[in-house]
This record gives sequence, C-alpha cells and structure tokens, in this order.
Amino acid sequence: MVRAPCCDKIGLKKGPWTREEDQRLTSYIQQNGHSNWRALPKLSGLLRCGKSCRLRWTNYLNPDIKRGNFSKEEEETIIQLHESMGNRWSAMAAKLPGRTDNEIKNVWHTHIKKKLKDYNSTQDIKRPKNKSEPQSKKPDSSTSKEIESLGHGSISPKSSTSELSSVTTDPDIIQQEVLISSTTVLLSEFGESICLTDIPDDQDMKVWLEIDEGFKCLKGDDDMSFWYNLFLTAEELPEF
DNA sequence: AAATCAGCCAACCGCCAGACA
DNA sequence: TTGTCTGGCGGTTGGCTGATT
Repeated sequence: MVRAPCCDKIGLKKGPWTREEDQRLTSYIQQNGHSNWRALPKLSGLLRCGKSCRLRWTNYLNPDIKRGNFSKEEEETIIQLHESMGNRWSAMAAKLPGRTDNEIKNVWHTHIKKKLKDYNSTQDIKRPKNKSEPQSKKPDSSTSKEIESLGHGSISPKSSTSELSSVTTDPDIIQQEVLISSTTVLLSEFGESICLTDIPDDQDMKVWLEIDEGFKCLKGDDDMSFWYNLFLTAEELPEF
C-alpha cells in the first residue's frame, strides 16, 4: 500500500516558525482545541502541515512546557529511565512533567551522552582493558559515568567505600570504588543502603544491596553487565 | 576582524499502530 | 476483514550561535 502524504506539500511552508504563526496557532488551539491536527492548518489559516503544527504546539507553544535547563535531578531521572526503558523518549517525557520527548532526546544526545563519553575516556586511562572479554553490547549502560559526571559520584565520606579508598592505590580497586559510590548515590533514591563486601582475587566485584527482607548480591563480571544487573535489581526494589 | 569549527536545538521525515468506515 | 486515515514516536538533519583560530 502506498501511503498518502500527510498533507499536500505544495505551497506549504517549512522551516522555523514566525511569531505570527505561533500566535495564530496558539490562539486557534486555545479557542478550538486540537481535535484534528490535519484539518487545523486550514481552519486556522496556517500554511503548514498538520504534523508540523502538532510538533510546534507539543514541543514549544504548549503552556505546560517547562522552559530552561534541566536540573541535576531531572538529568538523573532521565538516566534512570533510559536505563530501564531505553530510547522511549515519550514515555520518559510522561514521567517528567513539563518536559517534551524532543527535549529529553536532545539533552540525552548532547549533554548526557557527552558526559558519559568523557567519563569513559577517564576510566580507560585508569583501568586497563580486560583482554579476555570484549565490551558488552548492553545498550548505553554507562550510568556510572553519567552519575559521576553529574557531580553526584563523588565518594561520600559516610560510605564504607570511602574508607577503603583511603588505604588503597590499586587502580582496579579504585575503579570499583568509583562505581560503587555512584551506585550508592543512585540507590539512595530508593532508600537503600549498599555495601561492598569483598573484592576477591579474581577482581570480580560484588555488591550487596540491603533491602527490606534481606540482601541481594550483584556480581560484576564486567562493567556493563554489572550495571545492567544493578538497574534490573533496582527496578525490582520497592518505591518510596 | 574574518573564517572556521563545534555544539545545540528546533524541525522534518519515515514508520508504526490504533481507530474507523 | 481490509483499506485508509490520523496521531504519535524515534531518528536524523540543518541552521543558528558562540567559541576558537
């Protein structure tokens, strides 16, 4: 089946919206709503495709939209949501009042991913690559670096790991501490406490999550699978 | 001061799924 | 049941702006 174009493209305007177009669209929607986007341009006298009108309204003109930079809390939320639901920007937007899917997508691609990359390069210097195992293909599981880069990953003076860090110089152990302290910050949202139990000779990382009815152990065979498992586990935790 | 580069973000495009005739 | 329409979603692009050379 050949799909008909969403609108008659001939004579329709594209590109940036003018102030006048914005005003026209806004006043039309305020008076009549937007029950039919396809018909809206004609009815409002705009030389735009309905899709374009809808996008302009939902991403910019809608008064419910919160303008301005994303807060650290919002960025953290995006990171957590992305970890659990992937690139489902609209679903994330539903959990961030006043933010649009387009905005979230842009922030992810411009800010968060960049921070993530910066963190990765830092970690590459700190820690030699595990030659026996290729990098996991787990989608975007770079949360540890994201959190750290957001300024929440500093080792808490209260955490058990910070005590450890004062006595160790082993690069691998330092790496593990960074990850764990980031996790502590992350999980604090769930009201959990987290502690490092041991770092065995094989350098595998184990993290015990202290939850209501006991403990859960996460074992880190590699960074990616560790974080994947961690977030899956965090997903199962009760909400507060 | 001018040219170039890089980052950001608004907007577009194509695809998909649900509603409806 | 099938075909069409419509809205919505995610990926991508292009232009604007500020920084750098």
